[in-house]
Amino acid sequence: MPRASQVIEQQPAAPRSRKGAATRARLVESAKEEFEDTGFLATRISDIAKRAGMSHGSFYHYFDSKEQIFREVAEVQEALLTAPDDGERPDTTEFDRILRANRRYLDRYRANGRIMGVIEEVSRYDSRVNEARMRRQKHFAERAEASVRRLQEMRLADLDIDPEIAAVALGSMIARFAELWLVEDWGDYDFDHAAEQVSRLWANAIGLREAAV
Amino acid sequence: MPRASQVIEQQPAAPRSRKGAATRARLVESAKEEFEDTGFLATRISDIAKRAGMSHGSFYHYFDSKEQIFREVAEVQEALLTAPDDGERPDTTEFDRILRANRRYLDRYRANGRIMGVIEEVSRYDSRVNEARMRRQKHFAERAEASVRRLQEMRLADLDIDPEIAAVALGSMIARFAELWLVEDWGDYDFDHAAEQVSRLWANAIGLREAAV
Amino acid sequence: MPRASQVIEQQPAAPRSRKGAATRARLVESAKEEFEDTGFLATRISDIAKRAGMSHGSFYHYFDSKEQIFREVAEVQEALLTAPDDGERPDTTEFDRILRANRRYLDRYRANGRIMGVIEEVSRYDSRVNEARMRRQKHFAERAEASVRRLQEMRLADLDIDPEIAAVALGSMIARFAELWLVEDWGDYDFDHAAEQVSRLWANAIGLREAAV
Amino acid sequence: MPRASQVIEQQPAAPRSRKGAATRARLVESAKEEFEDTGFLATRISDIAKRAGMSHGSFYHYFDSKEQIFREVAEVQEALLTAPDDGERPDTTEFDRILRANRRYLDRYRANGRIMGVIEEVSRYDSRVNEARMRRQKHFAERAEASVRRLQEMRLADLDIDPEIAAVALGSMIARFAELWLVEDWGDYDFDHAAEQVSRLWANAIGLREAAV
DNA sequence: CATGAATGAGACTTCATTCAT
DNA sequence: GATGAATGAAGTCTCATTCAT
Repeated sequence: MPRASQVIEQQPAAPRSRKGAATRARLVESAKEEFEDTGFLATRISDIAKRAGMSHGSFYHYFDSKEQIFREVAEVQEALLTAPDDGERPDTTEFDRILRANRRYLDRYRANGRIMGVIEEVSRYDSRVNEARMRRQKHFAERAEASVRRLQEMRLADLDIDPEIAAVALGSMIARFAELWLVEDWGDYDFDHAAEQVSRLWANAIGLREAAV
Repeated sequence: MPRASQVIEQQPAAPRSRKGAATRARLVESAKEEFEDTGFLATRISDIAKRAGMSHGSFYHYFDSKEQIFREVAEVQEALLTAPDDGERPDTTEFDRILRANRRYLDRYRANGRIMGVIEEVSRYDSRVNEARMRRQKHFAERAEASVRRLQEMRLADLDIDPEIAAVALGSMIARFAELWLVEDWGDYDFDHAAEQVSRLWANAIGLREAAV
Repeated sequence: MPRASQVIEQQPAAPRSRKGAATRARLVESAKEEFEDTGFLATRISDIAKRAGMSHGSFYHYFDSKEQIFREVAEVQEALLTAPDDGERPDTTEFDRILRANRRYLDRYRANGRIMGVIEEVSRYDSRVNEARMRRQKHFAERAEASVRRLQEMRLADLDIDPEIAAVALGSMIARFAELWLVEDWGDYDFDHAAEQVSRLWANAIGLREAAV
Repeated sequence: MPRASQVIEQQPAAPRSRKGAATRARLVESAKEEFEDTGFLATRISDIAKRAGMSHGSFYHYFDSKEQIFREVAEVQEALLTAPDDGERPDTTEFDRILRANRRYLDRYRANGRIMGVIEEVSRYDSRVNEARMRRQKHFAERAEASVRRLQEMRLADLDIDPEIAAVALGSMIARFAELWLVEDWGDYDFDHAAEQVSRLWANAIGLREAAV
């Protein structure tokens, strides 16, 4: 996770003792909870420190500002979301591949829905957080674009589709749908059904013609 | 637009003189510009007043707070975005209908990209603004859902598609794509091409089979 | 006094009403007293405001910082010290001229001894205040140098004296003597006697040979 | 130097081991450098400790505060400045005596210009440091006063001169001239020339009539 | 002796909001 | 209506100092 180290370089100092490392971790954990409960703006440094059971002065041993600790929280979340699948069961069909990727995204988003909502919020006024969010988007867009091109080459997808735009638009569809559904409580859909439906939309959209894998 | 009147009712007082009404309008205009330039959080009441050429004390004759004036700015934008099409040329095909709706949305979004970005920002921490945004989303989702159902009944769209989820997901696709493209400067696409592509994705997604209208 | 206007330009804003101007003047006055009583470092913004009978928030309508208001206080003092003599009685001798200048300096220094001490203090860590102090020094040094050169040309002063160094050194003598005597309470000298003595030292130092003026 | 021992008595503890003494010396050295680079106020305890290669906690084994370690640095400087001349070559003339004393002062001041500037700064708000500075001044004033009296008795100096005031004023002249020249970078004078000139001013000021020694 | 984690007093600063004129 | 002076709550941040390990 190279980004995290970038961030850490700008921080006051890496903790030098085991106790310090534990305290720092405690702060990150408390910050995440506090942000989830209160939102970014309403959270005060002293709230984070208090939740971690220490004085607000101690906060400044480990972080320079609320923005900085938030970036670290956000980096972790973004990394979680884009982490590769571990259990590599072979996909039987192309549709399965799409479905599995979407289920994974939605599942991970659901597990961290509240903090994801706050990341959306903060990314609007913290360019660093926005960059991390854009990297996530880019990550998925690149994979989707490659996938579309591959299918087009195999004549399993419409050649009329612009892979670049399709990748952005469909990635947007999943990302925003996840946000509306899991953060904004838009509707109360069954997980399996919703995942199947958005995957079906995706597959249809690119004109997927199935073939055995 | 019943909500706008709700908001206005809570304001200090409707301006009674012609001059007062002009001053009020000047404030709204200045607020929009200031929000576009500086973002919501960084904008101060006195910035808005100064841009409108008056003292910040005067601001309070017309509005109670920054949130309130922003809501008014946002309401106008939301109304613009969901306003009905005026020139009602008949669509020749179902795809045309989809394309025309998407073009209209993207075109209007593009014309107000900067303030739309700020609305996204504020909707994260002002529930009233978020409600307005959700109403917009709802507006489009309902129309889309009705459209899908109609096409399904006419056997021009896949019956496997869940109209409700499709409407949310495809609405999300357009909304987020617009934001990425026109606010976040994601890519430099040709307008006609982009509109055509997302419309094609949409049509494909619901399995549109064309038939003469 | 061109410097004062320079300083004012960087301040929040010139007061726009008569009342505001009065308040601002009150702040400057209170600041001077507070600095005299407490020294620069120990003085808090809120002390100044409280002494002026207002809340500390009001301070920030007129000044950005403690440094800034101090600079204004200091500018006034420096200007007082270097202001030209008004009552222009003709000097009867060259020694009289020297004596009168030194008396004037010491007299003015004495009248503002406490704040002069604080200016000395602050000039050590505020370059702007130091510049003002150096301008004062320069002012006197230039006049002294011109005076020495004139006397040398008239053969009323030693030609071996380097006018530039003499000017700095003798100016330093008066400035530091004033500080030790009137701020540091070094000794309890009679004013007339002390002024006469340092003037005699000055005259001797440059080898003044008297001639009727 | 009895005062230094006074100071030392108040410190946490005299180091008991050789290593401790070395560490302590390292702190004093680092403190001096840090003060020279950053000034007194801007220097933090942790800066000094870091420069000395230790944790800031360790600082408190040796000193109670920043003021205290500064006093020790200052004491050393003051002692250096007032230390007696070692090589005692006999002066051939009275002027030589004055010149030699002034050269010695200026030379020593020049060698430690930066820390001397900081001492001037701190003496404005630390009475103990100011006392040490005043002791220096006193030291030179007493010697100068004795010298003037001796010369007056020998009829080699003007009897009209008040030895006490002359001593303070001329000592001030040298001290301030040194500061302006060597700390404030007032002018770029040749050392020999400057020393000769201020000595000439001094000698003239007291009306020195030369006589072989 | 040495470390560095933890504390908290203490000041600064911003700006929305009120209100007398 | 308009002005801008005045207020003060609220939060930020620093860093000297203590102390358990």
